[in-house]
Amino acid sequence: MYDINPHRENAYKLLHDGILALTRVEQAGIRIDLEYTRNMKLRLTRMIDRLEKEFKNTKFYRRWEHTTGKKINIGSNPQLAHYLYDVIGLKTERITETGQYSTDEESLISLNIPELNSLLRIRKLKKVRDTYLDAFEREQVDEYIHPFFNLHLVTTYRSSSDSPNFQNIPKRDEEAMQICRRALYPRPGHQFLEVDFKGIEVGISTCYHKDPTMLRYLRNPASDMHADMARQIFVIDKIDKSLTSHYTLRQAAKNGFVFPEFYGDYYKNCAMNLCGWVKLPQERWRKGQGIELPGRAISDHLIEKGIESYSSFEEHLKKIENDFWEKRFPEYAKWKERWWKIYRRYGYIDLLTGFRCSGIMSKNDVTNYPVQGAAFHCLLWTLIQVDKVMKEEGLDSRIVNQIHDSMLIDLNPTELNHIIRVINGIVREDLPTHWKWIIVPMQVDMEISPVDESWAEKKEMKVKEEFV
DNA sequence: GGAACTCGCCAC
DNA sequence: AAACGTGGCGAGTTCC
Repeated sequence: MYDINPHRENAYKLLHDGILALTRVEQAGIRIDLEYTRNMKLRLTRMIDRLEKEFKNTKFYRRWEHTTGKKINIGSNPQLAHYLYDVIGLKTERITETGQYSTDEESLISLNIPELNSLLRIRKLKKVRDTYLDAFEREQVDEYIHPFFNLHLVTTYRSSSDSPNFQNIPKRDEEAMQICRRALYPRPGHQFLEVDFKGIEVGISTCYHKDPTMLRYLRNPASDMHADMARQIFVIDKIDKSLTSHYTLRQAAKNGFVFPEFYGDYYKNCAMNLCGWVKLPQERWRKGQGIELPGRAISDHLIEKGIESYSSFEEHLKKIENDFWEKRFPEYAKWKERWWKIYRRYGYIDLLTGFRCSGIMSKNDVTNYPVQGAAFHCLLWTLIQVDKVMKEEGLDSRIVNQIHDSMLIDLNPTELNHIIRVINGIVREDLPTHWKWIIVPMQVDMEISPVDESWAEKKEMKVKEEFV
């Protein structure tokens, strides 16, 4: 009786059309180079065997084996944790979900034991072999992989993918990226076209809270929110993105402060994060520490500005956080409070796309779910329209993957210009017409790889504005 | 011998 | 007062 939601019909239609379009994506599939995949698995196995043999010859391993008294499994984290933390009595700051000392990468590095680095190397190679290459080979049929895309599993009404999961193939780590994506190809004579929504989650959150400052940032291409925050956080007059160090400061502000704050993190975590980005220690700072700015190290710069230690940086960031929510984006902050109140009163929240989230949610959930969900729905709606054009016009190009705010097209090169125009028309005009609540510009970035080259290949070109 | 759990790690 | 969200999956381990 409380389930009165005027947008339910539209929400249903999106899932209905979405599942049909995604079925066509599954059916199309991605081509795999089977010979490469099998050879690379063998190579990785040889590398892993050699590294394990070397590891077993170290003093560290011998002591571990000796004190344990029985056979050790190198891949067992509980065994490793027992030896490191219970037997030798080492300590780490990092604690797992269940309260145990952690053996993750950060913990092991912080212990400063050289032998553990080869253990981390083994871990990484095994991950690539067992999670990705193995799954590709297992799931392929006639040298095509057909991953599933689900619309019924995720709390926020995003999608998920499995068998194999095509939404978490390595990208940031260059080596892992190369090994995994080198296995995946477009159809013969085709190339990959990658289409990504530009800052979609920030845009969608603004459709909810309508903060005037954020609206100005999004509507004015010359403005730069992350550069402004970098200036404030690092006490710098001007950010010159062409300088490597300034570019790093901007990235740090974006990924170490702005986004975490949007998602509900707070200044203490951000301070730690930011120090990682600029390589400053969590103690009193000395001259010549951290990344190099033009002319001097960042510690010299910050000390001159009166921020002389990690703890005073934390205090500095506390003030910036207050300013961020009280002065810079007050309407955004008020929206967060409003929605928390609504959830406590009614027990649910409705997305702009008509979906309803109910059940137990934290304060952060209440403001993150609607953004995450509706942002994905922009991609899904776009995918449906693009797929429809491809089908109705009998195009040879096919959508073959989808990752929350992006889609991958297996492109017939002769259809490039047409498809770029179609996509831009749908994203910039049709989408905001379809959903009147979209009050910010909608845009996509496009990247294209060379014909007959794998997904690992460097992008041959960014599709330029004037090309539209 | 399989289900269910923990941990770590990949993506957005 | 609390302290960033969503998934999938492999290996090791424990439970029944």
